[in-house]
Amino acid sequence: MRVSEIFMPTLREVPAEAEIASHQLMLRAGLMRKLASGIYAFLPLGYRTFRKIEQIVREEMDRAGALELVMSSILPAEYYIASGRWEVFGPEMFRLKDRNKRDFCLGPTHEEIFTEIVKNEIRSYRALPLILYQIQTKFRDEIRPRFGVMRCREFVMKDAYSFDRDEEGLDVSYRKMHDAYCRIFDRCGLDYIVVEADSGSMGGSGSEEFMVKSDIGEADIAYCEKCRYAANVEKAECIPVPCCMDSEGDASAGREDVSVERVATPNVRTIEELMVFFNSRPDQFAKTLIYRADDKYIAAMARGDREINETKLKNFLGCIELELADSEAVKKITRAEVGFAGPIGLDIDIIIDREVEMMKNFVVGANETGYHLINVNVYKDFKPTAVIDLRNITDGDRCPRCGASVSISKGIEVGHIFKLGTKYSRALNCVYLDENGQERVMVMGSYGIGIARTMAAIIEQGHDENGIIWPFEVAPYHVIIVPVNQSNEVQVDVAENIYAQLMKEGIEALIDDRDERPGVKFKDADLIGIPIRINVGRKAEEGIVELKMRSSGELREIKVEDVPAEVMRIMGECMGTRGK
RNA sequence: CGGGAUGUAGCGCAGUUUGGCUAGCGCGCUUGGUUCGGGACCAAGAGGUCGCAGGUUCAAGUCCUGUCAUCCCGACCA
Repeated sequence: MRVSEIFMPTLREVPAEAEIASHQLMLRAGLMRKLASGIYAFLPLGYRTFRKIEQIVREEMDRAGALELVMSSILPAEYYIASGRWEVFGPEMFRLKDRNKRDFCLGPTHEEIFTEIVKNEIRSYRALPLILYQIQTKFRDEIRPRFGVMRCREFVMKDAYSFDRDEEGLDVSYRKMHDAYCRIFDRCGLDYIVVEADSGSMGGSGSEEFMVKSDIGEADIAYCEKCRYAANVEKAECIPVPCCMDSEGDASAGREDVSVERVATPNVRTIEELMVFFNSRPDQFAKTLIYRADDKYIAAMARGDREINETKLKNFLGCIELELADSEAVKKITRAEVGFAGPIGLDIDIIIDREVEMMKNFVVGANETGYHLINVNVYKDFKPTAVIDLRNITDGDRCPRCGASVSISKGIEVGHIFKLGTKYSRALNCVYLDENGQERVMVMGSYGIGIARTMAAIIEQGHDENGIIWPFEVAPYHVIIVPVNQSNEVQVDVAENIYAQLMKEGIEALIDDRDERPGVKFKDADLIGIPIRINVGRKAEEGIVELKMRSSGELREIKVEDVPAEVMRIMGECMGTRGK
């Protein structure tokens, strides 16, 4: 392709709306343009890479025995009503009506539809297992679209669904998808880790996320260097750390015979303020948060320096919606201003973290504005409804597997695999007859990859101050030929010649035949991240050109006639090791 | 949805505090010329309902009210 003829609107300056590298570069390199918040159009260069990622996904899914099909993106409401998700999705679902006022939505995910198709067409155990997938546009009216293509309202996802006779079958399908995902992200050149994820209220029996390590990631990952345990912070189990037992400076610590005292603490609401007021550590306080769980209110307690893990709380309660109660509700329940809630005297359920159970003589709110209680002890002074692991794991916590210290890092979730079990097959009555003529519910799994998000993740991990550094597998073109001086006939001839040779060999090549200054061409070539650049300059007359690698910056002179062979050698080297 | 910010030419911005006559600058774009190894130079151009709607005023990009959009920070997910 000739750069003079391609639609490649590169930008010299960074659009103000873009904050992170991948977003900025996707706009600057002319890969895409925004149409509305969270809605993007892909331009030719971007779409080439997009399709290459799709193709990698397709090849690996096919290799794993999954079958591609495509559902519609506009879907009738009835299936979602049947599964209960017409309600669950809430305002996140794009809804519309047809001329007869029938309800439809733009598909946010397709579990119901796949289940429905399989249910109607498959009756026998002989037809199982079955893995179906599609690469299709999804619609979610996200509360907050973010970071360009990282979190969109319209996005393309590869979603696969497995149907098995039983749990053992599901395990096999799940493993196949897991392995396929590893191959996909390997081929994309990503540095990723697979982490245990929350399977949540979905009632699934297992779930893992494929995370690309990146500071701009929205997910927190707990990782153990020693045993390689990795989990989403939402999921990671916490080992309780005893406290309040040792502190030399605190006379009351460890003693059971002290009794609760009410202390005036005017305007002391936060843990920070309490620390100042009592001149002590945050782990000598227990915080009490009031939550609204669907229709009821509950109290949740954790040590002062801990964070409540709402996923764990939600799973324990089995509720659909969970949010911090508003201040009105808090006032009503605690009979105090926000900031003075405590467990004693509350007549709602109190769920406490395991660490709170181990605390001695600690400080809580008094449920009275301007007062706290000291020397409080669990069981002696109040009775919790339940004691569970309720907090977020943090840096330095002990690994739940091996006891070593875990560290927390950020990740971009590019893929998620999920053992669904029978949640949807049961709701939609997706059953088959086994070899004994017994009707049984199919056991399902679902498996997603965000295509554009993967693309953005590749850029996050592969860029420098000059632009994108594409791995060969997903580069829009493999080679760009740059005649340094477009008015030098020899250079132009040599460049055109090389271009023709590469095209003949089937190599995806660009030739920058624009009448631009060399600096402009070099900058654009770097910006759009083409892996190999061939500079045709001064020595063209001697039959010598330069070959420059985008990734390493390595620059060397080679003979014109060696270019095709050399390019193919490098490509073979760079792509040959992938996909295993 | 809560908190913060911003809307002026394709992109990046100034001008708004203290209202004033034809709304500026850089990049990009067009034409001609000179250039040609890391975003050239000279000359001449094109391009703007100042987000939108009301209002105040002799006069509004500037003040007031409303509204919309976009971005950032928090609860959801590929």
